[in-house]
Amino acid sequence: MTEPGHRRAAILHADLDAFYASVEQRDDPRLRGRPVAVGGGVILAASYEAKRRGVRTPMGIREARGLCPGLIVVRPRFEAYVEASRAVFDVFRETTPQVEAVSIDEAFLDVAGLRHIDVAPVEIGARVRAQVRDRVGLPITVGVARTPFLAKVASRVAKPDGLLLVEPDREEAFLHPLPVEQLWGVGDVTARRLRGYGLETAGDVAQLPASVLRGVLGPAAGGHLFAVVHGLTPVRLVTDRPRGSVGAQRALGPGPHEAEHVRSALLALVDRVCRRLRAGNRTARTVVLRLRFADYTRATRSRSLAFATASGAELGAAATALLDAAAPLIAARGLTLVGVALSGLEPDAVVQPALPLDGPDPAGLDRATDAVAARFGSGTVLRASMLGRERDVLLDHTARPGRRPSAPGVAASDGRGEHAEPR
DNA sequence: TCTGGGGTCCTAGGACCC
DNA sequence: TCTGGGGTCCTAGGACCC
Repeated sequence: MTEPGHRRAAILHADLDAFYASVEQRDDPRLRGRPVAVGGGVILAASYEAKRRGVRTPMGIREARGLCPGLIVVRPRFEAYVEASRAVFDVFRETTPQVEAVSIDEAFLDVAGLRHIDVAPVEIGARVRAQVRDRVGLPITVGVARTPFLAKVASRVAKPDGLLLVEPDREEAFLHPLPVEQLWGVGDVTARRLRGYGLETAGDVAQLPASVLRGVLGPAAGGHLFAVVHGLTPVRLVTDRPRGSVGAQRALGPGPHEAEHVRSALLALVDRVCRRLRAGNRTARTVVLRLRFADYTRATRSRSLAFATASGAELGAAATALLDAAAPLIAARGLTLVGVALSGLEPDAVVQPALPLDGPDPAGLDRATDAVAARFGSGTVLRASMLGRERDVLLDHTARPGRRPSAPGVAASDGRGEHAEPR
Protein backbone atom coordinates (compact mmCIF):
# COMPACT_ATOMS: atom_id res chain seq x y z
CA MET A 1 0.00 0.00 0.00
CA THR A 2 1.75 3.11 -1.13
CA GLU A 3 0.62 6.46 0.03
CA PRO A 4 0.96 9.18 -2.57
CA GLY A 5 2.88 11.33 -0.07
CA HIS A 6 5.78 8.91 -0.03
CA ARG A 7 6.85 9.92 -3.48
CA ARG A 8 6.14 13.57 -2.95
CA ALA A 9 8.68 16.30 -2.45
CA ALA A 10 7.32 17.66 0.82
CA ILE A 11 10.44 18.30 2.90
CA LEU A 12 11.76 21.85 3.03
CA HIS A 13 15.28 22.74 4.07
CA ALA A 14 15.37 26.41 5.00
CA ASP A 15 18.81 27.92 5.47
CA LEU A 16 19.56 31.57 6.21
CA ASP A 17 22.21 33.04 3.92
CA ALA A 18 25.48 34.16 5.53
CA PHE A 19 23.45 34.43 8.71
CA TYR A 20 25.59 36.53 11.09
CA ALA A 21 26.78 38.80 8.29
CA SER A 22 23.22 39.28 7.00
CA VAL A 23 22.03 40.33 10.45
CA GLU A 24 24.81 42.91 10.56
CA GLN A 25 23.90 44.21 7.10
CA ARG A 26 20.26 44.36 8.09
CA ASP A 27 21.00 46.38 11.23
CA ASP A 28 23.56 48.74 9.70
CA PRO A 29 22.61 50.09 6.27
CA ARG A 30 26.19 51.22 5.67
CA LEU A 31 27.21 47.56 5.45
CA ARG A 32 24.73 46.65 2.72
CA GLY A 33 26.22 45.73 -0.61
CA ARG A 34 29.70 45.71 0.86
CA PRO A 35 32.03 42.86 1.80
CA VAL A 36 31.39 42.17 5.48
CA ALA A 37 32.83 39.57 7.78
CA VAL A 38 31.84 38.80 11.35
CA GLY A 39 34.67 37.63 13.51
CA GLY A 40 37.04 37.99 16.38
CA GLY A 41 40.23 36.06 15.89
CA VAL A 42 38.87 34.27 12.85
CA ILE A 43 36.05 34.76 10.39
CA LEU A 44 32.78 33.34 11.73
CA ALA A 45 30.65 34.43 8.78
CA ALA A 46 31.17 36.31 5.54
CA SER A 47 28.65 38.19 3.41
CA TYR A 48 28.30 37.05 -0.19
CA GLU A 49 30.18 40.15 -1.33
CA ALA A 50 33.10 38.87 0.74
CA LYS A 51 32.62 35.21 -0.22
CA ARG A 52 32.90 36.15 -3.87
CA ARG A 53 36.40 37.44 -3.13
CA GLY A 54 37.38 34.16 -1.49
CA VAL A 55 36.73 34.94 2.16
CA ARG A 56 35.85 31.72 3.98
CA THR A 57 35.26 30.56 7.50
CA PRO A 58 37.26 29.88 9.64
CA MET A 59 39.90 32.00 7.96
CA GLY A 60 42.22 34.31 9.86
CA ILE A 61 41.27 37.97 9.56
CA ARG A 62 44.66 38.99 8.16
CA GLU A 63 44.42 36.46 5.40
CA ALA A 64 40.85 37.54 4.65
CA ARG A 65 41.91 41.17 4.32
CA GLY A 66 44.65 40.06 1.97
CA LEU A 67 42.10 38.44 -0.32
CA CYS A 68 39.55 41.17 0.04
CA PRO A 69 40.91 44.70 0.57
CA GLY A 70 38.16 46.89 2.01
CA LEU A 71 36.69 43.98 3.96
CA ILE A 72 34.66 45.31 6.87
CA VAL A 73 35.11 43.17 9.93
CA VAL A 74 32.59 43.55 12.74
CA ARG A 75 32.51 41.89 16.14
CA PRO A 76 29.84 39.26 16.62
CA ARG A 77 26.63 40.20 18.48
CA PHE A 78 25.33 36.82 19.52
CA GLU A 79 22.23 38.17 21.26
CA ALA A 80 21.11 39.72 17.97
CA TYR A 81 21.61 36.39 16.17
CA VAL A 82 19.68 34.44 18.80
CA GLU A 83 16.85 36.95 18.56
CA ALA A 84 16.78 36.81 14.75
CA SER A 85 16.87 33.02 14.87
CA ARG A 86 13.92 32.95 17.25
CA ALA A 87 11.88 35.14 14.88
CA VAL A 88 12.76 32.95 11.89
CA PHE A 89 11.84 29.76 13.75
CA ASP A 90 8.50 31.39 14.61
CA VAL A 91 7.85 31.58 10.88
CA PHE A 92 8.84 27.92 10.52
CA ARG A 93 6.55 26.77 13.30
CA GLU A 94 3.64 28.82 12.00
CA THR A 95 4.13 27.00 8.71
CA THR A 96 4.08 23.45 10.12
CA PRO A 97 4.39 21.78 13.51
CA GLN A 98 6.92 19.38 11.99
CA VAL A 99 10.16 21.34 12.38
CA GLU A 100 13.60 19.82 12.93
CA ALA A 101 16.20 22.40 13.95
CA VAL A 102 19.62 21.73 12.44
CA SER A 103 21.41 24.73 13.88
CA ILE A 104 20.81 28.36 14.79
CA ASP A 105 20.21 29.26 11.14
CA GLU A 106 18.67 26.24 9.44
CA ALA A 107 15.86 23.74 9.83
CA PHE A 108 13.88 21.07 8.06
CA LEU A 109 10.13 21.50 7.65
CA ASP A 110 7.84 18.60 6.81
CA VAL A 111 4.82 20.00 4.97
CA ALA A 112 3.40 16.67 3.84
CA GLY A 113 0.61 16.96 6.39
CA LEU A 114 -0.50 20.19 4.75
CA ARG A 115 -1.54 18.49 1.51
CA HIS A 116 -5.22 19.03 2.12
CA ILE A 117 -4.88 22.76 1.86
CA ASP A 118 -3.88 22.16 -1.73
CA VAL A 119 -0.79 24.28 -1.88
CA ALA A 120 2.31 22.73 -3.43
CA PRO A 121 5.29 22.40 -1.05
CA VAL A 122 7.36 24.59 -3.33
CA GLU A 123 4.72 27.31 -2.92
CA ILE A 124 4.98 26.93 0.83
CA GLY A 125 8.75 27.29 0.47
CA ALA A 126 8.25 30.53 -1.44
CA ARG A 127 5.95 31.81 1.31
CA VAL A 128 8.48 30.98 4.00
CA ARG A 129 11.09 32.94 2.08
CA ALA A 130 8.79 35.92 1.69
CA GLN A 131 7.77 35.92 5.34
CA VAL A 132 11.33 35.67 6.61
CA ARG A 133 12.30 38.54 4.32
CA ASP A 134 9.30 40.72 5.27
CA ARG A 135 9.09 39.99 8.98
CA VAL A 136 12.74 39.42 9.92
CA GLY A 137 14.51 41.19 7.09
CA LEU A 138 16.85 38.35 6.19
CA PRO A 139 17.53 36.42 2.99
CA ILE A 140 16.91 32.69 3.21
CA THR A 141 17.25 29.83 0.76
CA VAL A 142 14.84 26.91 0.62
CA GLY A 143 15.37 23.49 -0.92
CA VAL A 144 12.36 21.25 -1.50
CA ALA A 145 12.64 17.50 -1.98
CA ARG A 146 11.34 14.08 -0.94
CA THR A 147 13.96 13.56 1.81
CA PRO A 148 15.75 15.87 4.25
CA PHE A 149 19.09 14.98 2.72
CA LEU A 150 18.00 15.91 -0.80
CA ALA A 151 16.37 19.11 0.46
CA LYS A 152 19.60 20.04 2.19
CA VAL A 153 21.66 19.51 -0.95
CA ALA A 154 19.04 21.41 -2.95
CA SER A 155 19.32 24.47 -0.71
CA ARG A 156 23.10 24.26 -0.92
CA VAL A 157 22.92 24.34 -4.70
CA ALA A 158 20.31 27.13 -4.70
CA LYS A 159 22.25 29.52 -2.43
CA PRO A 160 22.14 32.43 -2.02
CA ASP A 161 18.59 33.73 -1.73
CA GLY A 162 17.16 30.91 -3.83
CA LEU A 163 14.43 28.33 -4.03
CA LEU A 164 14.95 24.92 -5.64
CA LEU A 165 12.59 21.99 -6.05
CA VAL A 166 13.94 18.52 -6.74
CA GLU A 167 11.08 16.48 -8.16
CA PRO A 168 11.15 12.81 -7.13
CA ASP A 169 11.61 11.62 -10.71
CA ARG A 170 14.52 14.01 -11.22
CA GLU A 171 16.56 13.06 -8.17
CA GLU A 172 19.32 11.20 -9.98
CA ALA A 173 19.55 13.83 -12.68
CA PHE A 174 19.98 16.43 -9.95
CA LEU A 175 22.35 14.52 -7.70
CA HIS A 176 24.68 12.55 -9.96
CA PRO A 177 26.47 15.46 -11.70
CA LEU A 178 27.35 17.06 -8.33
CA PRO A 179 30.95 16.90 -7.13
CA VAL A 180 31.28 14.61 -4.12
CA GLU A 181 32.02 17.43 -1.67
CA GLN A 182 28.59 18.92 -2.34
CA LEU A 183 27.07 15.92 -0.57
CA TRP A 184 26.15 16.62 3.04
CA GLY A 185 28.43 14.51 5.21
CA VAL A 186 31.31 14.33 2.74
CA GLY A 187 34.06 16.52 4.07
CA ASP A 188 37.67 17.11 3.11
CA VAL A 189 38.99 13.75 4.20
CA THR A 190 36.32 11.66 2.53
CA ALA A 191 36.35 13.76 -0.64
CA ARG A 192 40.10 13.35 -0.93
CA ARG A 193 39.82 9.62 -0.37
CA LEU A 194 37.12 9.31 -3.02
CA ARG A 195 39.10 11.39 -5.51
CA GLY A 196 42.04 9.13 -4.81
CA TYR A 197 39.97 6.37 -6.38
CA GLY A 198 39.06 8.58 -9.32
CA LEU A 199 35.56 9.28 -8.01
CA GLU A 200 34.71 12.90 -8.76
CA THR A 201 30.91 13.06 -8.74
CA ALA A 202 27.99 11.49 -6.94
CA GLY A 203 27.28 9.62 -10.17
CA ASP A 204 30.76 8.09 -10.12
CA VAL A 205 30.15 6.88 -6.57
CA ALA A 206 26.77 5.46 -7.59
CA GLN A 207 28.58 3.02 -9.91
CA LEU A 208 30.05 1.20 -6.92
CA PRO A 209 28.42 -1.60 -4.97
CA ALA A 210 27.71 -0.96 -1.30
CA SER A 211 30.31 -3.51 -0.23
CA VAL A 212 33.12 -1.59 -1.93
CA LEU A 213 32.05 1.72 -0.39
CA ARG A 214 31.89 0.11 3.04
CA GLY A 215 35.33 -1.31 2.54
CA VAL A 216 36.76 2.08 1.59
CA LEU A 217 34.98 4.32 4.12
CA GLY A 218 33.95 1.95 6.89
CA PRO A 219 30.56 0.35 7.51
CA ALA A 220 28.67 3.45 8.64
CA ALA A 221 30.11 6.12 6.37
CA GLY A 222 30.18 3.75 3.40
CA GLY A 223 26.62 2.60 3.97
CA HIS A 224 25.49 6.18 4.36
CA LEU A 225 27.16 7.35 1.16
CA PHE A 226 25.65 4.43 -0.76
CA ALA A 227 22.21 5.44 0.52
CA VAL A 228 22.89 9.06 -0.37
CA VAL A 229 23.79 8.53 -4.02
CA HIS A 230 20.82 6.22 -4.55
CA GLY A 231 18.22 8.47 -2.91
CA LEU A 232 17.72 6.01 -0.05
CA THR A 233 18.14 8.39 2.90
CA PRO A 234 15.35 8.58 5.52
CA VAL A 235 12.16 10.40 4.64
CA ARG A 236 11.06 11.43 8.13
CA LEU A 237 12.30 14.26 10.30
CA VAL A 238 13.60 13.81 13.83
CA THR A 239 11.78 16.57 15.66
CA ASP A 240 12.55 15.81 19.30
CA ARG A 241 16.13 14.71 19.64
CA PRO A 242 17.40 15.36 23.18
CA ARG A 243 20.76 17.08 23.60
CA GLY A 244 23.60 14.62 23.93
CA SER A 245 26.26 16.89 25.36
CA VAL A 246 27.01 20.43 26.43
CA GLY A 247 30.40 22.04 26.37
CA ALA A 248 32.49 25.17 26.41
CA GLN A 249 36.01 25.91 25.36
CA ARG A 250 38.45 28.77 25.31
CA ALA A 251 41.42 29.53 23.13
CA LEU A 252 44.33 30.59 25.33
CA GLY A 253 46.56 32.09 22.69
CA PRO A 254 50.16 31.11 22.22
CA GLY A 255 51.70 30.00 25.47
CA PRO A 256 53.24 29.19 27.70
CA HIS A 257 50.43 29.45 30.22
CA GLU A 258 50.78 29.07 33.92
CA ALA A 259 49.20 25.91 35.26
CA GLU A 260 47.18 27.89 37.77
CA HIS A 261 45.80 30.13 35.02
CA VAL A 262 44.78 27.13 32.92
CA ARG A 263 43.16 25.54 35.93
CA SER A 264 41.04 28.57 36.73
CA ALA A 265 40.08 28.97 33.07
CA LEU A 266 38.92 25.36 33.08
CA LEU A 267 36.92 25.83 36.27
CA ALA A 268 35.26 28.90 34.79
CA LEU A 269 34.24 26.83 31.76
CA VAL A 270 32.89 24.05 33.97
CA ASP A 271 30.94 26.63 35.91
CA ARG A 272 29.42 28.06 32.73
CA VAL A 273 28.46 24.64 31.42
CA CYS A 274 26.99 23.55 34.75
CA ARG A 275 24.82 26.63 34.75
CA ARG A 276 23.46 25.69 31.34
CA LEU A 277 23.00 22.13 32.57
CA ARG A 278 20.93 23.25 35.53
CA ALA A 279 18.97 25.73 33.41
CA GLY A 280 17.96 22.78 31.23
CA ASN A 281 17.17 20.58 34.24
CA ARG A 282 19.82 18.09 33.24
CA THR A 283 22.67 16.27 34.90
CA ALA A 284 25.79 14.77 33.37
CA ARG A 285 27.77 11.66 34.13
CA THR A 286 30.82 11.98 31.86
CA VAL A 287 33.33 14.81 31.87
CA VAL A 288 35.46 15.29 28.76
CA LEU A 289 38.55 17.50 28.88
CA ARG A 290 39.48 18.92 25.49
CA LEU A 291 42.97 20.15 24.78
CA ARG A 292 44.59 21.69 21.76
CA PHE A 293 48.30 22.22 21.46
CA ALA A 294 50.70 24.62 19.81
CA ASP A 295 51.13 22.24 16.85
CA TYR A 296 47.31 22.07 16.47
CA THR A 297 47.16 18.48 17.50
CA ARG A 298 44.34 17.71 19.87
CA ALA A 299 43.66 15.37 22.73
CA THR A 300 40.67 14.48 24.85
CA ARG A 301 40.59 12.90 28.29
CA SER A 302 37.41 11.69 29.86
CA ARG A 303 36.09 10.25 33.07
CA SER A 304 32.68 8.82 33.86
CA LEU A 305 31.35 9.41 37.34
CA ALA A 306 29.40 6.84 39.30
CA PHE A 307 26.40 9.16 39.34
CA ALA A 308 25.08 11.91 37.15
CA THR A 309 25.28 15.36 38.71
CA ALA A 310 24.99 19.04 37.90
CA SER A 311 27.28 20.03 40.74
CA GLY A 312 30.03 22.37 39.64
CA ALA A 313 32.18 21.17 42.49
CA GLU A 314 32.00 17.51 41.51
CA LEU A 315 32.34 18.07 37.77
CA GLY A 316 35.05 20.66 38.33
CA ALA A 317 37.03 18.25 40.49
CA ALA A 318 36.80 15.58 37.80
CA ALA A 319 37.87 18.07 35.13
CA THR A 320 40.88 19.34 37.06
CA ALA A 321 41.94 15.78 37.87
CA LEU A 322 41.96 15.06 34.14
CA LEU A 323 43.94 18.24 33.57
CA ASP A 324 46.51 17.23 36.19
CA ALA A 325 46.86 13.81 34.59
CA ALA A 326 47.49 15.45 31.22
CA ALA A 327 50.31 17.62 32.57
CA PRO A 328 53.10 15.69 30.78
CA LEU A 329 51.29 16.03 27.45
CA ILE A 330 50.81 19.76 28.02
CA ALA A 331 54.44 20.23 29.00
CA ALA A 332 55.56 18.44 25.85
CA ARG A 333 53.31 20.12 23.29
CA GLY A 334 52.28 23.49 24.72
CA LEU A 335 48.63 24.20 25.41
CA THR A 336 46.63 26.66 23.26
CA LEU A 337 43.03 25.70 24.00
CA VAL A 338 41.20 24.17 26.90
CA GLY A 339 37.63 22.97 26.85
CA VAL A 340 35.17 20.83 28.71
CA ALA A 341 32.22 18.83 27.47
CA LEU A 342 29.66 17.03 29.57
CA SER A 343 27.91 14.01 28.17
CA GLY A 344 25.85 11.16 29.48
CA LEU A 345 23.10 13.69 30.08
CA GLU A 346 20.08 12.66 32.11
CA PRO A 347 17.02 14.47 33.43
CA ASP A 348 18.02 16.05 36.70
CA ALA A 349 15.42 14.06 38.56
CA VAL A 350 17.91 11.25 38.32
CA VAL A 351 20.46 12.78 40.64
CA GLN A 352 22.26 9.94 42.28
CA PRO A 353 24.64 10.71 45.09
CA ALA A 354 26.00 7.89 47.18
CA LEU A 355 25.26 8.42 50.84
CA PRO A 356 26.82 6.07 53.35
CA LEU A 357 24.48 5.00 56.12
CA ASP A 358 25.36 4.33 59.70
CA GLY A 359 23.96 0.85 59.29
CA PRO A 360 21.11 -1.06 57.75
CA ASP A 361 18.57 0.46 60.09
CA PRO A 362 15.55 2.67 59.40
CA ALA A 363 16.98 5.61 61.35
CA GLY A 364 20.06 5.65 59.14
CA LEU A 365 17.91 5.54 56.06
CA ASP A 366 15.82 8.41 57.39
CA ARG A 367 18.88 10.51 58.00
CA ALA A 368 20.14 9.80 54.50
CA THR A 369 16.84 10.63 52.86
CA ASP A 370 16.59 13.82 54.86
CA ALA A 371 20.07 14.79 53.73
CA VAL A 372 19.10 14.19 50.11
CA ALA A 373 15.86 16.10 50.50
CA ALA A 374 17.76 19.00 52.05
CA ARG A 375 20.11 19.07 49.11
CA PHE A 376 17.78 18.42 46.21
CA GLY A 377 14.42 19.59 47.49
CA SER A 378 11.36 17.92 48.87
CA GLY A 379 10.15 16.75 45.47
CA THR A 380 12.93 14.19 45.36
CA VAL A 381 12.02 10.55 45.02
CA LEU A 382 14.47 8.19 46.64
CA ARG A 383 15.43 4.70 45.86
CA ALA A 384 17.43 2.78 48.41
CA SER A 385 19.50 -0.27 47.77
CA MET A 386 21.70 -2.22 50.12
CA LEU A 387 24.77 -4.29 49.76
CA GLY A 388 24.01 -7.89 50.55
CA ARG A 389 26.66 -10.40 51.37
CA GLU A 390 27.56 -11.17 47.82
CA ARG A 391 25.97 -8.58 45.60
CA ASP A 392 23.91 -5.45 45.52
CA VAL A 393 20.35 -6.14 46.37
CA LEU A 394 17.62 -3.69 45.65
CA LEU A 395 15.74 -3.59 48.93
CA ASP A 396 13.11 -0.99 48.62
CA HIS A 397 11.67 1.91 46.75
CA THR A 398 11.14 4.61 49.28
CA ALA A 399 8.68 7.35 48.61
CA ARG A 400 8.37 9.11 51.89
CA PRO A 401 5.01 10.52 52.96
CA GLY A 402 4.41 13.96 51.55
CA ARG A 403 7.10 13.64 48.93
CA ARG A 404 5.94 13.43 45.42
CA PRO A 405 7.73 13.56 42.14
CA SER A 406 7.61 17.11 40.84
CA ALA A 407 6.79 15.78 37.39
CA PRO A 408 5.31 12.29 37.37
CA GLY A 409 7.06 10.00 34.96
CA VAL A 410 10.17 12.12 34.94
CA ALA A 411 11.29 11.95 38.52
CA ALA A 412 12.22 8.30 38.45
CA SER A 413 15.42 6.58 39.39
CA ASP A 414 16.89 4.02 37.05
CA GLY A 415 18.41 1.38 39.23
CA ARG A 416 21.73 2.92 40.13
CA GLY A 417 20.01 4.84 42.89
CA GLU A 418 20.88 5.56 46.46
CA HIS A 419 23.37 3.13 47.79
CA ALA A 420 22.85 2.41 51.41
CA GLU A 421 26.13 0.98 52.44
CA PRO A 422 26.20 -0.92 55.72
CA ARG A 423 29.46 -1.05 57.53
C1' DT B 1 45.40 27.87 6.08
C1' DC B 2 48.90 29.76 11.53
C1' DT B 3 42.88 28.04 13.11
C1' DG B 4 36.65 30.06 17.20
C1' DG B 5 33.13 27.82 19.60
C1' DG B 6 29.35 24.85 19.61
C1' DG B 7 27.86 20.32 18.49
C1' DT B 8 26.90 15.04 16.28
C1' DC B 9 28.16 10.43 15.12
C1' DC B 10 31.42 6.55 14.31
C1' DT B 11 35.45 3.41 15.30
C1' DA B 12 38.20 0.56 17.97
C1' DG B 13 40.35 -1.77 21.81
C1' DG B 14 39.94 -3.38 26.47
C1' DA B 15 37.26 -4.62 30.59
C1' DC B 16 33.71 -7.12 32.22
C1' DC B 17 29.63 -9.99 32.17
C1' DC B 18 26.78 -14.03 31.14
C1' DT C 1 44.00 -26.20 24.01
C1' DC C 2 45.22 -23.06 18.56
C1' DT C 3 41.56 -20.05 21.99
C1' DG C 4 33.11 -19.44 21.67
C1' DG C 5 30.27 -15.61 21.43
C1' DG C 6 27.53 -11.87 22.25
C1' DG C 7 26.48 -7.57 24.79
C1' DT C 8 27.53 -3.25 27.26
C1' DC C 9 30.43 0.24 29.14
C1' DC C 10 34.57 3.09 29.13
C1' DT C 11 38.09 5.71 26.89
C1' DA C 12 40.43 8.07 23.04
C1' DG C 13 40.50 9.66 18.62
C1' DG C 14 38.63 11.24 14.22
C1' DA C 15 35.38 13.03 10.61
C1' DC C 16 32.00 16.16 9.91
C1' DC C 17 28.58 19.98 10.55
C1' DC C 18 27.43 25.16 11.15
